[in-house]
Amino acid sequence: MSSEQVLSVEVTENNAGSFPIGVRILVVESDPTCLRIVSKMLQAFGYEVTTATRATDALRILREKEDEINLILTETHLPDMDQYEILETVGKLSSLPIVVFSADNNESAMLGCLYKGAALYLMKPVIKNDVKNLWQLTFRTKIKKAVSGEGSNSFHGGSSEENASSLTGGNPSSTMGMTDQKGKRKELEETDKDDKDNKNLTVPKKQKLVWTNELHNRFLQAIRILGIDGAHPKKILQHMNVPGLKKENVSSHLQKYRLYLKREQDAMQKTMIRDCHPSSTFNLQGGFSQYTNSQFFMTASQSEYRNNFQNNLSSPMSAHSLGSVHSPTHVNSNYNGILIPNYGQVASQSKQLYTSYPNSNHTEIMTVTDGNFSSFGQKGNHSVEEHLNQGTALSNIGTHGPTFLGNSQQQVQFPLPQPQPLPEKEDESDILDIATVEELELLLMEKEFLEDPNNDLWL
DNA sequence: GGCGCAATAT
DNA sequence: CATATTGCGC
Repeated sequence: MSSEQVLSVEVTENNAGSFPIGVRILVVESDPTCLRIVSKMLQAFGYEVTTATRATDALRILREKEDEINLILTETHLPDMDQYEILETVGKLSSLPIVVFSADNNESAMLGCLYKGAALYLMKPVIKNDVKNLWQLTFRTKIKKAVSGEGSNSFHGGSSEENASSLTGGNPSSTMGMTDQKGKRKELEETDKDDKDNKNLTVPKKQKLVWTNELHNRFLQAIRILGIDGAHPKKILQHMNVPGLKKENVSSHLQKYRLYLKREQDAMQKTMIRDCHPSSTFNLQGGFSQYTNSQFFMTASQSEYRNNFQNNLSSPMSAHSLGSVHSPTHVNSNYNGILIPNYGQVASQSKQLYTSYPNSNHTEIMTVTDGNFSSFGQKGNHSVEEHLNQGTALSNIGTHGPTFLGNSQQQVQFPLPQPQPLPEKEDESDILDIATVEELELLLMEKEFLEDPNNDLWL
């Protein structure tokens, strides 16, 4: 492939310009000191942190607001739950990716956690790169390894090109290279086959692409990286790297996206313009990320969804049938979904969100209602199921990467390869440009950890 | 030819 | 309703 430096985007921007800011992480750690340190570290990278010192607290938080969390980072030695229990319990409750960080550096602990569903096992001390790359996991679900037995179901399965389960794998920095990018076959077979009991499945007409969370995420990610200014269909498409996705699809979506932005924007100006100092000091990422709950979800029978979800929980396989999961009523909030710029999120308590784009100082503000956007789409109940729903939709797709084209009836799925490698300049030293004392402190600590192998503070 | 946009079709 | 397609001006 053309080595073309595709996307010549400056990723170093500021602080955390190279990855989504505002990914929300729930940190579960019993040791307060450790918890604090980790939190700081995460925050320094732009993550938004929620903490819990006990497993029960973590579970409560998840139950109450899973949709406000993108990823769970947990210790395994918790006072109120033993080693794998948290993984199992959380696994049943949520489909969010779980990252374990532990001082146990023995293989069994590690494999045990992975087997129980952890998306990643980090060894303490946790270092910068580990933390820095965590956000990537929000693009895929943890792999639901039968939590109760019979594991090795589908390790590198057959010939499928899918796989690529090597996100930050053991060594974050190096594994980033995404894998190949297989041929992009359209795979639209299966259709003509007389699908016996299948209600309808008319011939491959024009499939309608369904913008799933995953797709939309990539879309947004691309925009973020390209900058709102350089976000044109072609580039976006390129960056999304989704086989089968056509420029027209992107164009269409982009058009709608712009409309949405615009609408939000001036709906904004009207509503409030008072004392919001557009202190562009914050260089937040392109506003939106996770498209976790939004109008883009179409309607579908709840039941269908539920079934899928259920299945998913029990078998990794069923994840395939999931991509099309249309979140039913789905919770309020809108396009913006989960990943809201870090600081913005913080500010959201006061009903305002500041967002801006990477390549511009443009900063805009959005109103929020209860931490969720409301302007869009229908309101909904906050039932756990719905939250789960969101999570499921988001993650499952991420796992196997199936993306769906087609209507609820005729759809085609195909695995999603990794998005175009981020133009990330591998570690060009540290993106971190410490600004506050706290961050400085953090760095120092980190340094100590790195230099002192006997540092047990993390335990 | 690509892009954005609006109208129109599905 | 969400997405696709088309046509037009840039």
